[in-house]
This record gives sequence, C-alpha cells and structure tokens, in this order.
Amino acid sequence: MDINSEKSMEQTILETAEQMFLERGFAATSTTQIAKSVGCNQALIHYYFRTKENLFNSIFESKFKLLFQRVFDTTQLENLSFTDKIKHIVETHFDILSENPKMPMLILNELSRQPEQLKILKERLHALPEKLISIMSKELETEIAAGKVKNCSFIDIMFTIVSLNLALFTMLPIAVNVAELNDIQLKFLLAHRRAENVNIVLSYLRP
Amino acid sequence: MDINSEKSMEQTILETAEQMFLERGFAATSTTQIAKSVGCNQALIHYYFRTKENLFNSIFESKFKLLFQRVFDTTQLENLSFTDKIKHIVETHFDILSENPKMPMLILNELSRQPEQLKILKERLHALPEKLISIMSKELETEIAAGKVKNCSFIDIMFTIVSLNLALFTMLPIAVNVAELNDIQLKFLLAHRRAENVNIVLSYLRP
DNA sequence: AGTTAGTTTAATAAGTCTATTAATAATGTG
DNA sequence: CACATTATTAATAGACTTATTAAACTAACT
Repeated sequence: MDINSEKSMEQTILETAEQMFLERGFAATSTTQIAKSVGCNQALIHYYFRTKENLFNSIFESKFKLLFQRVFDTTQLENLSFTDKIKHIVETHFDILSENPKMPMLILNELSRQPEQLKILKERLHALPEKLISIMSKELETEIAAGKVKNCSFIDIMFTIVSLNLALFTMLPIAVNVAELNDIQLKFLLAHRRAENVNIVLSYLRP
Repeated sequence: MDINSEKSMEQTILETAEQMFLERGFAATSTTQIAKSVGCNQALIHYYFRTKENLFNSIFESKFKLLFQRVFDTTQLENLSFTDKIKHIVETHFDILSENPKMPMLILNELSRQPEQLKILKERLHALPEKLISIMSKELETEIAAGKVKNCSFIDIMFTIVSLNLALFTMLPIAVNVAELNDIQLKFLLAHRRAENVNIVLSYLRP
C-alpha cells in the first residue's frame, strides 16, 4: 500500500484534468468527461473548483510558471563561453518542451483566448526574464564589439530560439502523421532538430 | 446595384463562417452563431451544408489547397541564383501567412483534431511539393559540391523556413498583447522579422 | 393563373454542458 | 458515543448545441 495510492481526490482531478486539457484543449474538455475519466461524480469537480475556468486556471498557471522559471534559470550558465551559453539556452528550452510537448499548443490557444489571464501572468512573471536578459545582453554587446558575433539584439536571438523550438512541437502531431513516423524515427527527428536548432542560431550569430 | 450585392446566401454563409472559424476555431463556433452573424435562420446553414463538419471542411479544404499551391509555386523561381531562390521562398511563405495570419493556428488545431482530413489532404496534394523539392534538392547538391553551401538537406531547410515563419504568426496575438504593440509597431515587427528570417536561413546555409 | 422547384423559416427533438442543491456517506473531534 | 465537518452522490435547472421536419414563402415557367 503505497502512500500515493491514497492520493487525494482533489489531486487526482487536477492531474487528470491537466492531461485532458493538454490533449483536447479547454473548450473540448467538459467537466463531465473529466469526472468520468477520474471515476467520480461530476459535481465533485465543481465542489473543489467551483468552475471549470477555475480548475483550468489553477492548473495552467502553476504549470506555466514552472516551465517559465526553468526557461529563464541562469544558474547553469556561469563559466560558459557566450556561444556555449546560447547553446545551453537552446537545448534547455528544447528539452523543457520535449518533456511537455503538448504545452505549446495549449499556451498559444488559451492565452490568445484569455487575454486577462495573460495580463495576470505577465505581471506576476515579468521579473523572471530580467536577469537572463541583462546578463546576455551585456555579454552580447562585448562579443559584438570584439567582432566575434554579428550585430543583433538579444531579443531577436530569443525570438529565433523560441520560434524554432516551439514550431517543431506545434507541428509535430501533423509531421508524425504525414510522414507516418514510428517511435524510433520520431526520436531521431527530435534529436536531429535539437542539434539543428542550435546550429541555426549559432550560424546566425557568426559575424 | 453591384452584382455582388446579390451575393448568394450560400456564399455569404461560407465567407462569414470562414472568418468565425479563423477567429475562434471549430469547436468554439456554433452554427447558431454563424446564422446570427449572417442574419439568416440557423436551419439554413444545415440546408446548404447538412452538417457543421461539412461546412468547415469545404471551407478549410479549398483555403488550404489555395495556400498550399501558392507556397509550392515554382514559376517565380526561374533565373534566380540558388540563394535568391531560398530568399524568395522564405519571403513568399511569409507573405502568404501575412495575408492569412490566423490560418496557421487553425491548421495546427484542426489537422491535429481530424487526422482523417489530414490523410485526405495528403493524398490530394502530395504531388504539389514534388516539383519544388526536386528542383531545389538538385540545385542544393550542386551548391554543396561547389562548396558554396553547407552540407544539409532541403527538407531541413524547408523545416527551418516553415518553423520561423509559422511560429511568428502563432505567437503574434500573445506578442502583441505582452508588448502592447500598436499598429505601427506591429507593422515594424513584421517587416523586421521577415528580413530576419531570410537572414537566419541564409546564415545557416553558409559553409 | 397555376404548377413546380428552390429557398427560408418556425418548431422542436435529443443531446450535452455548466453549475447548483439537497441528501447521504465518511471522517474527525470533543 | 454524539456532534460537526468534510467528501461524495443523485437529481435537476437552465442554457446551448446540432440536426431534422414540415410548413411558408419566392421566383420562374407554362
């Protein structure tokens, strides 16, 4: 009897709902379906979270914050050259998305749908990227001045990194279907694009 | 009295529905809402298209085909150098998305939701990219052999182009909100990223 | 004017969805 | 043990959905 088998109903609902929201999105997931999947009465969902929106937001906000924190974590960057820092950022971002491949679509869909939620997140998290941006921007200037890196802004670099990594995971379900990839081929594609995305960004930085 | 003011009801429904599907997606758009927006009875939607799925698919398929054709059109590429061909492809793809900024999200959402529809489109359109791919792959080989371009596959180049352009438009609603961009700033961002995406791909190709 | 084909509407069936309420079961506490 | 709190269920209200049916309206042709 693991202590986890006594997992609270509230926690089970949260975890089940998260999977279902990731799989089908907010609109296409009903509290009835969640309850059925959890194996409890539908009213219980509303007992714990009152509204479906509440349930969604509490899941979404914590998950988003968690991922956001990891993306902007600077502790692993110390003692790395500028190029290696960039490489590390691309790879870390890629790996976080790898572990949460359905999150990009959910974020894009639900933050476009709920601009209020976006404002809340923005206010709550705006301080997080600052450290990374300040460190990298300063170092980028030095590199540019030394002629080691092409003249560009760190924001543009970030934009490029996020674009390359994000797009891969938003297109993945379609790509897998079109190319009829099996698990091994999928794994290969991911490893290949992970390396390629690093290459692309580093090529872009060459003066 | 323009002859267009006598636009058929069927056409009006198609056009209105297209806008609403683009704006809110399939699940969040009801035939009731479409009818209301068109200004007709809700049963009329079903009279012309029988099901909501039918209506959606006939809009989606024709639109998708149209865009797909433009992306893989090769007529404008003749007499251009390899580098200029790549530049032209990136810019054309970007411009097509610019004119249809909401299509990327709709495609990503609905093709993931409807794998059958994806198979139909795949069978119907698989011949279209062939010409472009064959031309470009051949030329790419020559360039690589001459040491003018880094060793890579055309599929990888395509993947990169689509990623960079697609991601911009999927992130755009969020970016505009977060950065609180006005129309002029938005226009500037788009022009800037259009040029930047070309730069990124061309940098990547440098040996 | 009368018939017909095509268009549009009103009414409604059958189902799902969110959310609430009241009743019951389980658990903890003095 | 008795009481209070918490968890869970059944039942249901009320709104909204897709889709169908039959009736009404419109325009064209004979």
